[in-house]
Amino acid sequence: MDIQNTQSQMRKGVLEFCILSIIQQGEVYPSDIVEKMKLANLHILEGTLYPLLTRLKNAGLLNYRWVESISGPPRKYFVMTDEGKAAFGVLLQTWKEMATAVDQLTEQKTNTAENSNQAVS
Amino acid sequence: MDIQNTQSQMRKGVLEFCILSIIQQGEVYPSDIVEKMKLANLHILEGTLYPLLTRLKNAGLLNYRWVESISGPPRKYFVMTDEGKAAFGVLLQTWKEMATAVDQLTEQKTNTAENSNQAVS
DNA sequence: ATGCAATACATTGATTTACAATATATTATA
DNA sequence: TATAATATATTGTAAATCAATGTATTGCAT
Repeated sequence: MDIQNTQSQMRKGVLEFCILSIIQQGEVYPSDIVEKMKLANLHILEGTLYPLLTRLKNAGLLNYRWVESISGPPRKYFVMTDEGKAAFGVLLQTWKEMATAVDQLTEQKTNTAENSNQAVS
Repeated sequence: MDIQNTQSQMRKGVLEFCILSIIQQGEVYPSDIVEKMKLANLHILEGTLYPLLTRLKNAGLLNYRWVESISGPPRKYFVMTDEGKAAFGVLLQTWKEMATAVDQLTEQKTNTAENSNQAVS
């Protein structure tokens, strides 16, 4: 239990949401996603990403099509389904609400007698 | 794999951070934390909270003291250690950076030829 | 006194999931 | 034909939340 663990927990929580967001903005294949996440300082490994994309595909939120590459094996390009777009809308709302709640919860308040929860011992 | 799972993942990610924040704002015992988290729409169960508090205590971020209750068994009131305060500062910074990154990542952009990553098939 | 309800701390077993390491396959090039 | 680069995919491990219980203390009604 160290602080880096807590930090990575925070990042984990938004992984799926961010990946859906990336795919919603345009057709991408896994390496595109890894790169875009890295730019946002939200690193994800391939061993995490592939099962996650498979889960999202099986859940009906994503589809893919094979695309030939000029320099290597063919790639799976992922796109959102209508169901995926709807789900993303819900998650966007959830994110906004949660971010607001966390910001409020972490607001630094002066610890006066009125708002403190000091125990009476 | 459904959308509620992804939503709860998002909430899980900030659990420890929020709990540290609550304790930093004043001495509390576990039921206070459950209540405050519920108000923020970030529900946590006792079976999750007790081990989590023990982890944070063993990591040196928290301390507690026993306080007699007027209506029931004694309570463990938790307070931050200096180390805990420092860790919270780091996590607050991490949260702010991550929230900014996620907001940027989920910004709705017009999908023009310039910023799209459309595959050439 | 005794039993019961409420409150509070705590543990156990199951499930999920991210990660590290590795495996499999394809393409281009030396 | 061997090697490097690229790409998809799986396996085993570890960590953490949750639901369900367990244990203990206090106050109150009978």
